[in-house]
Amino acid sequence: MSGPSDPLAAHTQPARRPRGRPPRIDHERVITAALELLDDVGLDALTMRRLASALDVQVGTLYGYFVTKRALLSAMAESMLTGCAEPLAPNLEWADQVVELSRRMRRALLRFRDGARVYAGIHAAGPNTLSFSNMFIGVMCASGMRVDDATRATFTIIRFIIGHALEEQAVAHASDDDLAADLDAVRTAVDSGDYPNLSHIAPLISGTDFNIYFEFGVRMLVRGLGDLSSART
Amino acid sequence: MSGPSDPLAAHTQPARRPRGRPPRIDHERVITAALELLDDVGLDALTMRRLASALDVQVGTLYGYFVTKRALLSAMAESMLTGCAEPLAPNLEWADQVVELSRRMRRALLRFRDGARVYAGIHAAGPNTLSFSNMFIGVMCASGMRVDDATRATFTIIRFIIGHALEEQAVAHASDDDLAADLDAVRTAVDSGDYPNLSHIAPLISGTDFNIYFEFGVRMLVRGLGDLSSART
DNA sequence: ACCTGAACACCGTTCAAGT
DNA sequence: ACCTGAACACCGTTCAAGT
Repeated sequence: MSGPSDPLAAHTQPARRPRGRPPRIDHERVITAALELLDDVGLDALTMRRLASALDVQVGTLYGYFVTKRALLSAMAESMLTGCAEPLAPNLEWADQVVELSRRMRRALLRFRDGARVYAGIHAAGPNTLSFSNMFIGVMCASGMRVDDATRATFTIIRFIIGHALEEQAVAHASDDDLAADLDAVRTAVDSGDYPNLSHIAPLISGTDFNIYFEFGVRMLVRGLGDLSSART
Repeated sequence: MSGPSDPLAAHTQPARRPRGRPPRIDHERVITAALELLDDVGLDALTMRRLASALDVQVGTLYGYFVTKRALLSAMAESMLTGCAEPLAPNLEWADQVVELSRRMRRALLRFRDGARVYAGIHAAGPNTLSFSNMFIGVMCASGMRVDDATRATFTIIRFIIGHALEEQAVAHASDDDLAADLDAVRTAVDSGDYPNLSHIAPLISGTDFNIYFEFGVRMLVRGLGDLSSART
């Protein structure tokens, strides 16, 4: 649509004269294919070779787009948070805004298999992560918190979300044997009488109600925010 | 000290007649060496081959003690929580008991390089993890909480601790180049004016005060517990 | 300018054979 | 009973050479 003299296009794609062979893949396509492959086979089986063959390219080619596998994973992590900083519904109280943002991030991490592991392993600092954090902190500031408290509170919640999603996905993709072994270990431990307080731990191992656990945790965290904000709800 | 007819020794080591060659290594020695190696080189460089050579053994030998590398990592994770369930000082209020237990787990995860990553990657269900969880839940129950609420609250806190330690160790062992690049990305982002609420985020990237962040988070979580316990402090 | 093909220095895991 | 030595099927990364 935009001709070669379009100043905006020239700005976003500086000095891009298509001399030589046009590229068969680009940054975006690699990331998309990598996330698709991740969802199919999991992080442990996500290899550069498999990704290359999914893109119909030789392995070495990928290193023209990402200097290292880590860099690719970092880009994948950033991409996962796409859309998390969309505007919130206008009529929400601040506590509900915090809950909504938390749910968004959890959903984003759960969207792809091992998403939480990918995100946790990387120090993402791209626009998606930054604008999400910025929005989260902003919601808290609007409730009357100081910026530094809002920052700490935000990262407390984000770390809980990551920790929770990590556990959730570990259970989701554990082999049936591993799961049965774990359940058995816990059951015999409880039956031994040495751990009287673990009676309610079984659903945690079998992963039946992670949604409830997550909502409980977020609500607990929001409650802990109370004293810091002047606008109590 | 205990002779061959000692009934207790016979119970802990059933049918152990030292015929054939005595073993040069055992479960415990492998775990200790693996944790030492982990601390030296980090999780990515912790290979079965390197571990074998640290123990002066061939690689294949290790598979006589741990069926898979995962099993070894699981045993390492369990071992890391040794001592976390020691009795608490008798004069602590319940909220301080929660804080003390949280600090213990954090310290345990931080003791070895990439400890949090090892622990997070595994679904540990050994005696250390179980008795620690049991104790944590027990402390909350003593404050008047119901067991199911205490269980959910405990795992909310534990998942925060893991998420926090994960981040902390990622920063601790990041290369100077990566750290500088991250800091630069955040700084230019803040300077652009698009992220007005990220002004207090720099110490989080450079990792100057993780202790303060951790204490903030735990206190926030304890505050969130308030309504669930009948014994407010 | 972009991609191929081949190589380098590794991995986890298995297993016959030795002692 | 325990360990060795060698192999199998992979890895991430690099780089000359082709088009």
